Amino acid sequence: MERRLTLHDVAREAGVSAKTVSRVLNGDGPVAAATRERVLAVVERVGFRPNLLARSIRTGGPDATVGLVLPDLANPFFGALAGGVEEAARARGLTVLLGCSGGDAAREAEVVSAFLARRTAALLVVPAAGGEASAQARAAGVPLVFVDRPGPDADCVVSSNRAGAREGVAHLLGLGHRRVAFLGDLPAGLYTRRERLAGYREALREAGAAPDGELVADARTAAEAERAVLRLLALPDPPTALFASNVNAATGAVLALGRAGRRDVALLAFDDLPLAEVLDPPLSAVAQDPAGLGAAAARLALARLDGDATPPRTETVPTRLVLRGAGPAARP
Amino acid sequence: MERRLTLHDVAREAGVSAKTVSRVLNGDGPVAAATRERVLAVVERVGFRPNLLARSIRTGGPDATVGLVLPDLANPFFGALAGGVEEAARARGLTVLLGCSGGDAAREAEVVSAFLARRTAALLVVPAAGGEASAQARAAGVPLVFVDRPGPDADCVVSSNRAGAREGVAHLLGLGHRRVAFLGDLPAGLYTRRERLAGYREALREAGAAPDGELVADARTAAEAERAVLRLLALPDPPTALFASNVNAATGAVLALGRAGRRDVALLAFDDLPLAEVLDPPLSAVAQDPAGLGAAAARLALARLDGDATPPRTETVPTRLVLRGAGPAARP
DNA sequence: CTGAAAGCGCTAACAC
DNA sequence: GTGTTAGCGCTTTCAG
Repeated sequence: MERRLTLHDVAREAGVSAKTVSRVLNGDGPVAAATRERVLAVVERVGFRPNLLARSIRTGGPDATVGLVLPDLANPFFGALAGGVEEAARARGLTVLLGCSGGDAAREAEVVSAFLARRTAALLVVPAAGGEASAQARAAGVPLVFVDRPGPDADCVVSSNRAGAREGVAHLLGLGHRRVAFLGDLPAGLYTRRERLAGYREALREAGAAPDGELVADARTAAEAERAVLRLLALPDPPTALFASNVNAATGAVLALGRAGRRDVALLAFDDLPLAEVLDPPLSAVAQDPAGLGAAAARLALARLDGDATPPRTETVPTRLVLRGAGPAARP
Repeated sequence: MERRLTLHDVAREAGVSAKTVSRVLNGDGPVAAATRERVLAVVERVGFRPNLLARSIRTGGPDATVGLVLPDLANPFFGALAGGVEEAARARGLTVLLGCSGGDAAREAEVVSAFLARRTAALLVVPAAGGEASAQARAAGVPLVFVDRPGPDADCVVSSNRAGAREGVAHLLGLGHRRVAFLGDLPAGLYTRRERLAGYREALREAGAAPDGELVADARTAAEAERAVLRLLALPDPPTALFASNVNAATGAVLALGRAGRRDVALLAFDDLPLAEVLDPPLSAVAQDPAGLGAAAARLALARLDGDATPPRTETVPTRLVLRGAGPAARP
């Protein structure tokens, strides 16, 4: 494999100077039509591609990339989010740098550091607890947008966790349920748990239903959620409906209700599941829009690059209540 | 926001030359312990991070990135695959560039082109039909690994589609089923469809079961698969077991069997589903290892970077038969 | 052990 | 319209 071609190789071949080739390729300065044709012909023939890294160095500005830091790509939610970012970035000629933190603050710092060393134009981060992306980005003067969960001193794009939860729980209450249980979030999602719980409480309050601490349960895994549901159903005054505030909780709830044969208990989940409609009974859900979240974050970062210097703001991407099947109403 | 710090700023501050700072940072040349300490102190204090792009330019070699091109990040399979790539790459100090082709050859070419312009050290591509990543990469002298589906003239990492399908179908046959239907793949997955169908046929042959073209059905979407299953079940001599060779087929089959109330028909899917275990009956599957696929591809590319110049080879990442619930045996 | 000069591939700033 | 010079931030080369 021979040495990569440079601007000079093309220039020599076309009988012009390097700068002229540069002009043709970047379409800036004035170039005679004939010259332009000749240069383009050579470029085409030898398959020349200018070195983007060299260009970045010279122009001094940030590189045409955005860094995206996620906790975990195995989670379909973050995969879809990454897809939204990629599409929005590519539409603007930017390439996405991808990094995983594993939810660990130290790894997040490493990844952010590596991205900044590459002179990323912007950073999009789903923050790990205790992370310092904000400080790093500010020190480097790079726009930062937190995604899915807020962080300090920076723009932020989140789902309408509170309003979505309220709407979902209101739906259950509308079916006549007065004892609605809340199945809690992962600890990694402290923010989302808090917001969704707040939405749950708002719905209860608005419907005049009595809040009951006994009906709020915590679970980290689907197995824990399953046990939590069994405990809830064994209460003296058990819930007639469940609001599973995340995927694990929903999975555990489906298992528990299925194994207990309790088709009389209503279930509604926050965050949609791929197979929700094939479950029996089909699972209604407050669907998030992860790709929309990613796209909104990318757009916000691009606006900052375009000079938007207003104070940091938080954008909310709406959730959508997806009703499937009737769902059991409360027994009188 | 002030100008980014450079090597010279650090050098001036530490009272040494730029080259000495460079030596300290790269740990190559000999540096007096005292000097090194002083330099490191300044680097630490001012938070200096060397510009990786400038380094790449000067050293001339490829940049410390690998380009990953996927059809669609919304698909959890590719998300997990990306996670495997990222982890393996980061372990070697490489950053992942992410691009989506949407399964379109033209967009794939654009993305590959952009990556090559960034002097990516290697390319990992889930190829779109009709794509020319191979030609582009060869012209640029960049190692290329095809992932999930093979492509021309390059390394390749795929799942054990054929052996996995054979194992899955053999399991159904082992339950006594003799009429096992095959639900086909998306057109985008021509390769995987062919391989999985071949595995299905091998299993039938080995078990001495008669192959029957009527039992091989095609479906692009879950809805199509659902209709296909209803047609199959209406045959004069209907199947007693279904092998769904992909996620859409499996989804459609679950819906069809559920709505028809046919719990007597066995179902086994290729590619595991997140909620497979909460279905009723639980869904057994031939699970792929997307993260393993990505990691293997990254390792193969890294080996090429390390000088491995053997002819292109194909690696196979094993699938795993995940049995859930007993599954109905054939009726005598 | 350390520094000065040159140059990676490209473009900004000025010539002509 | 086009070419020349200089220099982005870094590392290589070669002197000290």
